Amino acid sequence: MPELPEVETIARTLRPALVGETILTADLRWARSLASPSARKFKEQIQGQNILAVSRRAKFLNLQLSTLREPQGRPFNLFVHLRMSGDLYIKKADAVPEKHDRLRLTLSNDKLLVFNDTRKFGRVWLTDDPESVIGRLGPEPFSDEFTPQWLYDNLRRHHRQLKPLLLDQTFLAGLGNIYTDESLHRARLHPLAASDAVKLKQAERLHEAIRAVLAEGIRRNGASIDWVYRGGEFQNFFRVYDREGKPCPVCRTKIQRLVVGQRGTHVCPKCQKM
DNA sequence: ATAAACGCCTGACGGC
DNA sequence: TGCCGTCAGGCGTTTA
Repeated sequence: MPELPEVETIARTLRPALVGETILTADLRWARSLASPSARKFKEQIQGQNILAVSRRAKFLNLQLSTLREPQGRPFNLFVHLRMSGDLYIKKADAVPEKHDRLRLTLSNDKLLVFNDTRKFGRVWLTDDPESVIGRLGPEPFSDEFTPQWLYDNLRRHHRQLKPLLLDQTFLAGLGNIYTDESLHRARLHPLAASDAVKLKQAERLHEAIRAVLAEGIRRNGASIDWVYRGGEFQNFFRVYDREGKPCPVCRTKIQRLVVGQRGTHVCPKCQKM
């Protein structure tokens, strides 16, 4: 389901409802949704944790926690990765569990934080070592580190197809299938182009495109596709993604669908030459 | 180092 | 109606 803009939207929505709350109990309804630690340790360690902050890194949601129990130890972090079909929302404490609820955390004030995930690909981590979860990620697209020159230098450091490299979270954090297709179209670059053949001018265009497309996604509260609808509207503004056979908004040529790195890929054959 | 194939899961959709 | 293949916002492992 979610890429950077969708996760950012969820973080912004949950933040005011969660910060200041205390986690009372955990109801783990699908064991494999928990990446680490063991279910026993998780239930023991999560209990009584105060939520200090709600943030996002790449496609991970991060709840920064604190407890009075181990003031000398490192604070815990709860990470959630929604993968393809995960969602995270607040309910009332007495809400009946839904079919695909995988983890339910009861909070103070009769609230419940629910991790619902139809396809069971999503994962949750509770750890006092954040680097073990998010340590290998590339830069955030909106960070100062991510500059046109950085993108140019690092594209040329690899000999990869452009799209799979952009999807690689250790290269750049946060892009997924939708925003990669949209960014490449906006930059007029072909997804199969070799990363080390990209010129400086093209890297500059791609840098601008990535930021512009992600910013629009965030501004429209993300995209809601398939059966998952969370209120985002970016799906109504796709230029190429899921628009096979429809006209390119720039030149009216029919959008083509191809497969790149086992992912459905959408290009305008006229705007995006190899 | 790169890339393809496959696994993990459930559900929607189109064709017959 | 049902059955079947295909596809889906992700990513880790295995294999070439």
